[in-house]
Amino acid sequence: MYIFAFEILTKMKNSQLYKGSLNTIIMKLLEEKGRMYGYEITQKVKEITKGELNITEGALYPALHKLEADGLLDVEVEKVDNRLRKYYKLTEKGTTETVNRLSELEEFIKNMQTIVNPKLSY
Amino acid sequence: MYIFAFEILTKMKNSQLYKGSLNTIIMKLLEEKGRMYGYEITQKVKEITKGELNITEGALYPALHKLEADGLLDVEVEKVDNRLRKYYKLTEKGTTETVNRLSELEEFIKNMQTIVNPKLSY
DNA sequence: AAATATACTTAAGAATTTTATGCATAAGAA
DNA sequence: TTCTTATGCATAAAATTCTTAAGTATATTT
Repeated sequence: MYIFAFEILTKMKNSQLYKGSLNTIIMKLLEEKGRMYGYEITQKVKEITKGELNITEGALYPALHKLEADGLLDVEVEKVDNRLRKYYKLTEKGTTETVNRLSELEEFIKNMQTIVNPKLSY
Repeated sequence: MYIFAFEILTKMKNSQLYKGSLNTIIMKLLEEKGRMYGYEITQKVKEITKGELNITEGALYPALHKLEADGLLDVEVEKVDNRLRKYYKLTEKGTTETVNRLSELEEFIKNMQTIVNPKLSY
């Protein structure tokens, strides 16, 4: 019984819908907070979505590495409590790109709302 | 010059964000219209999104085949104007599943709105 | 002492989408 | 009338993204 509840809480599969939005989420959070480290991002997203979206490490870390490789993020390594942290922040290029991504996101949201509720068409 | 404009209009790359939402879009449209054929779906989506989302055939047709294989869609082949059309409609199972997908979509939209605009939190 | 939380890495496989090609008929433009 | 565009579907190769899973290491809680 307890094991069952545990399964529900931990093995919760993320909705397919979030596929493709990870980079935008990361960039928006960085724009807001200035700098964040990977683990912090996973916790923040879990908090914002009330546990609905759990970014897996296997998705997050490669995404951060790619954004860095693409010149959108800079990284600063720090040791806190004897544990490593890699703080990421937007580069100038990344900040510009974030503006574009966010307007794309707003258009996307509008379009999806129209699809769900074609009568209202916000 | 004309070629350039042509490139802009046709090679418009869809936002990454739509990845993962194709099945939900298909199912919602079918719920609304009763039945539709593939090409009709691409045109309807293009219309709804004012040209912003162009579903490629390479994505659409395999998606329809998979939904059918999963028992969510039924297909009826018809010949109109000497051309083949495959009309798809939701099965009972598909209708039930659509309800779930749509509530997931609404949650997804809310979460993404919270991420874009954390102050307002609709 | 053991389990959980913090923190990052990376590889294998699955799933989805893009890109490209192919076939065929109808309608419109040159 | 011939060429292009539109209609209509199919599928394979490659790219992309994500899940799953395993590994390393320290700190904190039970």
